[in-house]
Amino acid sequence: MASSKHFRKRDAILTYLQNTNAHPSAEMVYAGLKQQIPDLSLGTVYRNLNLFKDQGLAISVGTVKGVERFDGNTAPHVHFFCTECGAVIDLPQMAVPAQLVSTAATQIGGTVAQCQMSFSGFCRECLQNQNHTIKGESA
Amino acid sequence: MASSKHFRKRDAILTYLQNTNAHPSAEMVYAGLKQQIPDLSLGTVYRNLNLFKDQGLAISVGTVKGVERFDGNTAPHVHFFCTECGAVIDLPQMAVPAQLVSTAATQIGGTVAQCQMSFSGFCRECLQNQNHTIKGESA
DNA sequence: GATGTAAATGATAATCATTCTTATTTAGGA
DNA sequence: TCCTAAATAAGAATGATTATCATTTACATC
Repeated sequence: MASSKHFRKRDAILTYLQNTNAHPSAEMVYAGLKQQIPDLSLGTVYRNLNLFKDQGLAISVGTVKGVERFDGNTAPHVHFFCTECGAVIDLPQMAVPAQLVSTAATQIGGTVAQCQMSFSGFCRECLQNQNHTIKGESA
Repeated sequence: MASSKHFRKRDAILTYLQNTNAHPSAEMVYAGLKQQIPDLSLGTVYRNLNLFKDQGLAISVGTVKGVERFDGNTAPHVHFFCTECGAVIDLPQMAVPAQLVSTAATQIGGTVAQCQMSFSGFCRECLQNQNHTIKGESA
């Protein structure tokens, strides 16, 4: 029974990150795993998320309201940030124009390791909620 | 002599932000103005930078090593982040394809207020320093 | 010029995300 | 069983940012 992974929390964190599309923060990962791993420590989540970043198993998609958000999908793709609710949503079908990368490297005179493109605004849900609020208030 | 702006630190902060291309943090703005305004308070810098963001007079270009960086140039343009020294550099001649914005809005089903594109890697200076270090160490 | 008022500011405390420290636990081998 | 190195928990420490509050300033009105 006691196979070699019964205690490994690192694996659980990586698996969680790879099976969500929420682009979670450290706190969100911690909250999501706390039920099945009651003795999980928040420090362990931070430590391992940074480890995954260093190893190339995860990326940071930036900070939302001062909190860093992570992504287990390391393939280049575009994100949408909702400025209202803080959601981070994938735009998987949208490609970054490849030609721009070489242009950037030329302009900088250095090396370009990564290109990030993102959009921000109101997600569909927040847009609807906003409209409802306005209608309700004007009545 | 005592014209109406002798005391206005807000204006000084905005002017400083608009006349630098360093994409400074609050601390950097504070340090840069401290000489000519000795009684400037760091809290005032934070407060006014956030005010400028709300008013659309400035934008945040993201965080570098956990510190938020600001830009007084609100026109859409692309940034390069040096992962080595933390520099943020404009790529002014590079435009974001406008068509991508509408595509994003369609996919999200919400509204897109902003598009941000950025590159990261080694800037020219850090690339040179790295090469020098490697040569020196191998000697 | 004196006074009232609202905005702006300085100083500092409080907050919050993140990192660090240290003792403990675990895995796996000798 | 004993040993060692990696992983972890718990909590302290750090550092950026925000909130608080008393003071100062700008400006209108008297």
